[in-house]
Amino acid sequence: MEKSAGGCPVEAAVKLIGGKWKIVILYQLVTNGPKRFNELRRIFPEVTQRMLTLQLRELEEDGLINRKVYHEVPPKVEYSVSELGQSLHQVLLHIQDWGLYYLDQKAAKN
Amino acid sequence: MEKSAGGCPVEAAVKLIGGKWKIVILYQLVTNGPKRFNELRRIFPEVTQRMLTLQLRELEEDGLINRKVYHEVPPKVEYSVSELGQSLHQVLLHIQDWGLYYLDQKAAKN
DNA sequence: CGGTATCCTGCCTGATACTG
DNA sequence: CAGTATCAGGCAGGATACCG
Repeated sequence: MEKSAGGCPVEAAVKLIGGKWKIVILYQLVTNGPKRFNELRRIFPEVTQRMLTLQLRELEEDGLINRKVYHEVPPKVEYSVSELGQSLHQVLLHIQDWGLYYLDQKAAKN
Repeated sequence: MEKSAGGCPVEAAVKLIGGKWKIVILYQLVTNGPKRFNELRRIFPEVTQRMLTLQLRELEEDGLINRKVYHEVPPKVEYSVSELGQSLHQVLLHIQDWGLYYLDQKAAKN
């Protein structure tokens, strides 16, 4: 008998990082350090403000990133990976590696 | 200057494996070998037939899986990973590893 | 068995306006 | 600056029924 759903580690992982923009956001924060809200907006212009907010909130709720508010004027909010988010570093690098491999393969076909 | 969108390998990878059920489907095919349509349905009862079909079609279009039709009665269709899909093996294992780590961490907190 | 076809809901987008 | 609010429109995804 094989476990399929329920406690499957792969499904658990996908639940956390499977959001539409979560992987790229995490990749950005893991490799390039903490970023402010509008910095992320500039980095991902194709992500709407609403979706960026939602994805960041979900990542925060799942404990993958930290949200630090600086009570200054003008206000400043910085997003950074948590310890749990940092533990995804290798996974994210492997995804990037595979992406490179895939793009190479595709380029070689032309 | 940093590349953010466009040819980013991470975004390219997410485009291919970022579908709602693609990672778990690929994981299943990579680790447990070729599967028929209704086998996959039984393994993932929470995925609707329509979505399973759509995700399989997209995976096929992107060259990640192969679809082999046996012209028998009753009909038989077998899905298996392609060479490109097989190249995701390590990535999928890393995702699984991280899922295990995450579930452990969560369990430890209780 | 392995799918389509159809309808329907709900999320996502895009634009714009507003707030602490 | 870092959001929230709202609304129109589109498209992804769900439920059900039907088909070769």
